[in-house]
Amino acid sequence: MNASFDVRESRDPADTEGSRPSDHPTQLCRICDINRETSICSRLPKDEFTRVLSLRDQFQFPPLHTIFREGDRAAHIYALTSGSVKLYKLLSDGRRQIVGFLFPGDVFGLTNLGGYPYTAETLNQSSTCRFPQKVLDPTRESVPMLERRMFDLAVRELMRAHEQMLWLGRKTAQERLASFLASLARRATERGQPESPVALPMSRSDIADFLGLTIETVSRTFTHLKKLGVIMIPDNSHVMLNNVPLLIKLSEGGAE
Amino acid sequence: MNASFDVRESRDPADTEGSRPSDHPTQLCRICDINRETSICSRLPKDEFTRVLSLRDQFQFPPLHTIFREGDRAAHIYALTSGSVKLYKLLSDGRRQIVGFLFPGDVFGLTNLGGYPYTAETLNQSSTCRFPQKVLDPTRESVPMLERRMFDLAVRELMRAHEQMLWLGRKTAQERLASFLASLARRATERGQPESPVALPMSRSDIADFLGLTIETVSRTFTHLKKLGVIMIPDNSHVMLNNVPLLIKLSEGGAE
DNA sequence: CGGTAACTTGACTTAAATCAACAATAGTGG
DNA sequence: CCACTATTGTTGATTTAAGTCAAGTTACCG
Repeated sequence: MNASFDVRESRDPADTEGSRPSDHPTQLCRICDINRETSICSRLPKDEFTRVLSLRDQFQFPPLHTIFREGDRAAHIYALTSGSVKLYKLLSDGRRQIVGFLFPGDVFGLTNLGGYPYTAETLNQSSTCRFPQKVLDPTRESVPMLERRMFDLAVRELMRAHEQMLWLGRKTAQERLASFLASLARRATERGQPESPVALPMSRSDIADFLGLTIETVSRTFTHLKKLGVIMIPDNSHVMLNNVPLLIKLSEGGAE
Repeated sequence: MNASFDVRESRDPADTEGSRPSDHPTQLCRICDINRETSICSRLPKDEFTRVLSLRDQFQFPPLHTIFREGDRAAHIYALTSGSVKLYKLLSDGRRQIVGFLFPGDVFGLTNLGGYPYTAETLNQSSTCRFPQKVLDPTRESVPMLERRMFDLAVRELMRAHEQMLWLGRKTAQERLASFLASLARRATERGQPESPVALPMSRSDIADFLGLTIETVSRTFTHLKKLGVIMIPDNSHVMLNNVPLLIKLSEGGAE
């Protein structure tokens, strides 16, 4: 169950991580020019900015591609520039917890230890900027703003993780799904996208493993929210929000 | 339910946070000399170290004291030097999720936003070093190692949060409690304390709100682990680990 | 088209929650 | 030091939200 299709057709023998060089060499690393408030390179002075840019590798991945696995040696920090990615941890018997969905501007692969603490897998065609730890490390020391940026990104993820702990530990299925949809909508607006037709690039199984539920419960809960008139589902990867205030109220347990 | 006793007898009118100046002015901020691998001041060169030290305030708090509340303006970063602290988030109807228990050497109050994302409350008599954001911020920029230290601490917390998300989303009550005990034991050894009589400075209700369970389930699960012979409970705030390998196996779902 | 995978819906089960005593522990003041 | 009380923790009986098992539908893709 929850098989991850290992698409590795373009493994670069010189590199330990299956991936393929971007075929848009002229495309700017979007993390550096869009949404400057939430990405690695935002707020850097121009010369330092260029210096950091020179360190990056650009990679593109097909859908359902495993970028790295939990435990792999953590040689790079990644910034997602297009597409979407899921991060998950596994138990030995196959139970899975998705600890985050990522969208353009998000960063992943942060760790202190030698190995990545989760597996990273694309949901759809995605591009990343990749910064080698070995090269980024000394740069961070000499570019205080970069170091601060890394800190801010880590803290932002930490706060998101705390929020999700509240969902998982204390919210009902309906509250979790409502929280999830509201969160996706908010993040979309932060990226300058419209709030309402929320894109769901992940499967029901992914949503279940993110919210600590089963696919059946996720499906039933979608149906229930639909019956309440809060959402409409034109197709399985899009949700229209008819009543965001009510959705938020439902996400906090208001209106039983 | 879960009332927090507001012990505010020594509120300093010049300060927005109820607390009282340490009555051990000569005591070193322990975060700076013990367990240098995991605390703010570790690995700093001597002169920079002194400079950072000069910024700190020392505070001592009685048991069950609220250090700050979720949403309070985040004016300080705290380092716990003795005692223990819980961090929690509340839903409007009183449901509570404890997002972390802290021990000497741990840091809390990290945030990007204006307000703290959780409430911090002592479990027992505790001391902290407190660094004002306003003063720490410029220092961080000029002391790269401090900035890096902050980053490392944030990432460490993030990885711990991800681990707990796996517990909350995908583990059974027994697996969660076993994971919890194993984690407390590991952290005790990291602070140079013995592994086995694990101290539980928190109530059953706190454990329940940390693991996303009820007090009844926590109690039953303790009893069950006791019957399995994995633990002994000399008193309600101590647990003897008789068989750590088995405990770890149980925490991962091995041996149903 | 035809077939597989993804999703939905229904019937039934179960792990944990809730409700309800009861026991142990820790304070408090006489 | 010992009742007396309040608080905290344990155990048992019952309920329930979500899980499991089992068909169906729908959508996707060669």
